[in-house]
Amino acid sequence: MAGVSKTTVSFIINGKAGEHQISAETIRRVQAVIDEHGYVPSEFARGFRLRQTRTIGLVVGDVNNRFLSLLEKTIETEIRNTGFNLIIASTEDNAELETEAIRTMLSKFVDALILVSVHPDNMEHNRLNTRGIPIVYLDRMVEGQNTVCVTTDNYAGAFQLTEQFTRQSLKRIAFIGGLETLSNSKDRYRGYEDALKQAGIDPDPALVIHGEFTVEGGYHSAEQLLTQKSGQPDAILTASYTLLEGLLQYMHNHDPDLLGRIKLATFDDHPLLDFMPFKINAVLQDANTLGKAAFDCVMKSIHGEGPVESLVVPPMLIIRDQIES
Amino acid sequence: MAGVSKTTVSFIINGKAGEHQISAETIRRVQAVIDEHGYVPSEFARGFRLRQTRTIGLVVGDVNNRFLSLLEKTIETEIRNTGFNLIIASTEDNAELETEAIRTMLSKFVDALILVSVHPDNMEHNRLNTRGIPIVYLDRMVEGQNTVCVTTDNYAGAFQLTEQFTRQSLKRIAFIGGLETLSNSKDRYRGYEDALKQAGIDPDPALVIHGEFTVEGGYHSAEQLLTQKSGQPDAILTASYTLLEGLLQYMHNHDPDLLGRIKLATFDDHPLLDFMPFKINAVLQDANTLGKAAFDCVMKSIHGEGPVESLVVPPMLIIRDQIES
DNA sequence: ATAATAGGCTAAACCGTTTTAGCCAAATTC
DNA sequence: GAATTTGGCTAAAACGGTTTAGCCTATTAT
Repeated sequence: MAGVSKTTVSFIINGKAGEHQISAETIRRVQAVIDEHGYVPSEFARGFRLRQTRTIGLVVGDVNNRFLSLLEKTIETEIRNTGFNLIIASTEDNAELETEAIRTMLSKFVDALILVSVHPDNMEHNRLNTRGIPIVYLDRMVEGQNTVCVTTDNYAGAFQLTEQFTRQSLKRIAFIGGLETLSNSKDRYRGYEDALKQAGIDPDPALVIHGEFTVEGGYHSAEQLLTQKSGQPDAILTASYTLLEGLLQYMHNHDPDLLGRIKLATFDDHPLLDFMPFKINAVLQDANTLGKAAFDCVMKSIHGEGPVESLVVPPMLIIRDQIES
Repeated sequence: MAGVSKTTVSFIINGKAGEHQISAETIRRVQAVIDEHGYVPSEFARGFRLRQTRTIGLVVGDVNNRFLSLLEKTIETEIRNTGFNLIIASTEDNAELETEAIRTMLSKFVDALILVSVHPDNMEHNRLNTRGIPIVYLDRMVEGQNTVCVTTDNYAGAFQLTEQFTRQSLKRIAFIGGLETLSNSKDRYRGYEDALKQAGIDPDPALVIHGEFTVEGGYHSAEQLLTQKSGQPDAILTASYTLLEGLLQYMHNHDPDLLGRIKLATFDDHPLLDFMPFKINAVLQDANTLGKAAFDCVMKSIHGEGPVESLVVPPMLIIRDQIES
């Protein structure tokens, strides 16, 4: 319509008119036609040709998990003023759904992936044809050469929470964790175990339950823990807020008296815990820092800037249950 | 590699081998090669050609909002076995961000949109070049010819909650709502107002505060409500869980005594409310039904099947604060 | 014996960009 | 005056699929 080739139009739109010597007059004429007809280039065709979509994919276990959705929001906010977009899939921490989700994202040509993965190493992910797009692991460490992981210091968090119990001279301290294969659950367990040992307590296998990292998982684990023969614990540490919610529900339904008697502590804080009649200590994971760091890693990788390094973010202890001293 | 044309491969992959008479032997051979080499067709090239991406876009205010994330999850679960995908953007209930988000989604060729919109009517959306793709409004009604909306019966929910207060002979019943332009906030206000009138109470404008549908909004509204001259309310109805959280935080920080004295009720339930020392009635919005309905509307629209109808889902009253009778 | 049909397959256009290589005329250099 | 450079532009391939129209052979109908 401006009497020029599409090559010329492409150059003008992409601001490459200078490099390709297009006359000012032609630029003006083409711009006029573009403005007049409200022409908008197809992002789609562009992405098709360029093999990049300015989209990054986030794969998480559960969008309803408060901590994960805080991460999601941070990443989305960060991403907004970069011209990139976020696409999200959830996997219910199921390996097959995860693979499926990643495959889908790859087929939609995301430029990078942020994964809260259920896999202990990146073999499964290497197997997928990732075309060399960057992957950043969030919340859970994933083994492999050159993997980039952004996580909370789960060991320290669990250690500190457990220490609060041992300082109160509690002995029978139980642990409800997520699946043992997940690095965050494993590290939290190690922190718990070491804090017990430090206090001279022998970890009692009967007081340790691993299950799904969900409300239902917490409910079932609570049932197992509280109905076993060897007697009830004095305190329980749950490895996530979801697990705590399940535990509370179980106690509420089956043995409300326990609610005041057994001390509780949990990973992940929740605002309503301030109002509970029993004081629950918590470890707050800094979703803001974690999300931003993961985002920065992704952007660095995409733009090939400098070394991209893993990061371990310190947790923040929220003490509601003061130790009398 | 199987010694056939890409046409044939395309037919086989899309299950059109039958229509185009491809021999069983050829199908087998092609499949073998596909399996062996792990070939996955590019969804992208496919979408480019077909001008449809099997992706539907969800635009919500805040992914951290528990109710909205329940909706999101339901929709994602529904969508999973349809071969479609979900892409999500959040808008902080900001009109410009909403427009921006929709524009982005359109440029990525979503096949349909589900919007939790801040606009009272669909004029702004019509203005965007939607290429005729279906739009379903969720959670909030949006005016316009032929708009499809899936919402809770907000009026009834608020009415019932308020009625619980009036039956306890409470007189000074306050309302903390979202922005007045939003249909859900408006309808909840109307329900509150009518329940008061039915009980012979004149709505007192000093007891009604509208603000942002967020925790911070609730905090500010609480401040306004509880520091005003005309005296404090006996009861407060918040129009969402986020507002309640803000209100609780404000009370906790500034006047913890109020926590026991003022009765509370809220839209949206939360599991932890079961454990609070003060009993809070709530209206549970059926995220499952709402999400499924929105999804069904979208699918019907995409496939052009039958009439697509708006839906109003009844709320469920959760009574924690029994009326002595 | 010829025409029509059916079975099995493919060539090539198309979607809307980007990009490489190169064309042509005018100006400059040798 | 010929050779080179420069300025201004474009043809055509490429991305990876889908789809239309049609080719060729073998069989069946007339």
